[in-house]
Amino acid sequence: MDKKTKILESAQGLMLEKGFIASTVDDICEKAGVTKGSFFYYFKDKEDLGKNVAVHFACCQQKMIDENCCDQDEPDPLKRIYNLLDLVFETSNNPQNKGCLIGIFSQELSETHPNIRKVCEKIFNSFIDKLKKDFVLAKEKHAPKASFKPEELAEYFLASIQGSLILMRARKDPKVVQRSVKQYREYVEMLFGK
Amino acid sequence: MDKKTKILESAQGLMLEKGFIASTVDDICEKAGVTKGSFFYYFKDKEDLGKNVAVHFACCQQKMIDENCCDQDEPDPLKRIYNLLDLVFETSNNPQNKGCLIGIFSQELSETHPNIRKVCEKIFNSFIDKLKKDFVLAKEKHAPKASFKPEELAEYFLASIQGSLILMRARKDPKVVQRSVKQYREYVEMLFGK
DNA sequence: ATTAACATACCAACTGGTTGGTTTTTTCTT
DNA sequence: AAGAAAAAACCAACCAGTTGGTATGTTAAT
Repeated sequence: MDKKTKILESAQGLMLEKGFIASTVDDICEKAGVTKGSFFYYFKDKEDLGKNVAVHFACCQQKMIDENCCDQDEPDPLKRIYNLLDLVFETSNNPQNKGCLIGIFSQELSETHPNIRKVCEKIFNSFIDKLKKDFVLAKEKHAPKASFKPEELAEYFLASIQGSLILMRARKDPKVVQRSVKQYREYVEMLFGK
Repeated sequence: MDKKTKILESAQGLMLEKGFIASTVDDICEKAGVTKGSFFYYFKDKEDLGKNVAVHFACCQQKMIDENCCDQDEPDPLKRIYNLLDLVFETSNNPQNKGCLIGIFSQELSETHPNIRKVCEKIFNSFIDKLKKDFVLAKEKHAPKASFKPEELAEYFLASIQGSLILMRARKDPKVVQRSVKQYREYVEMLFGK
């Protein structure tokens, strides 16, 4: 792995634990086995790193989603959605899972680092948009007469997850995420006529 | 207002915007019209302030809930719950509303300030517990045969709100909260047989 | 020889926190 | 009621450590 990626990975790990501000450049460099000179060779400043880490994290997540479920094989959009719920349900159990960096950044930096906020906004929007498209298809196929709005349902999923991650952190209990996913799924199943 | 409360209020305002770490003691003192000497007369250290601000915020919120809806008059537990949803729906529109300090602290400090984390956990738990009690009563009264668990439903409400607040920050759009509340309400209404 | 990729050593600004003192209020004594 | 004593409330100036960031190299490959 090249040094730039090493820095990104180290920053991601630290920031998932302690947030953006509390993760110092020195710590990141030490964890990455790199000196500060190298750090500022690759990144203009800490904010620049922040934007790149956010994108890096989002790409990794999207990759995992594309690989472990959804997209390719499954032709039924509703099943693709359920597959996504299952994936979130399962990965939340994994101790490797430390939450969502985009949520952490949004919460911490929305007022102090407007540029990072914009990156987070785009990432969130593109996630919601992807999910929305499946909800649109699923509605056409399984519940054309239902009154729910696909976009709001997609947005609500993201909100449910992000919120449960906060509760998880407060309680040090990853099961919260599973319970929230379960509730959300119950809701969707009812909307689609269980 | 005495100086200690002034410090608490100033800290609350700043931290709702920029989080705990980015809100410096100096800034808090300046906003409160107090010197650093006074600050450390009232609070052992910044963490001590953090714990107190969290409790202060939680009390204010609970007071608002008790005043503006719920508890006293309304005998129907389900209606009390809907009143709470309405309150959250309405206050989220208010530009004065800057989000939830407990969620912000949980996200930012769960790994670095375990004592503050514990305070947040307690506050969350007591909120969930209050709501749960109404859900238990509501279930007995309106849907005794339903299979949902009151505690999980209460927990899921908190998660929905916290998550929507994150999205609100990322997008600078308070309407997200209203949409999430609407979705949650839809879910609850279905569970109780709309 | 030039350039990309790193490292060393350093700094100015800021951070939370302390010190030693002053003012204001309360309490106690007469 | 008066005044002394003590405690609470408050402040200006300072400090040591840390922070992001820079200036000046060195190395290795093209």
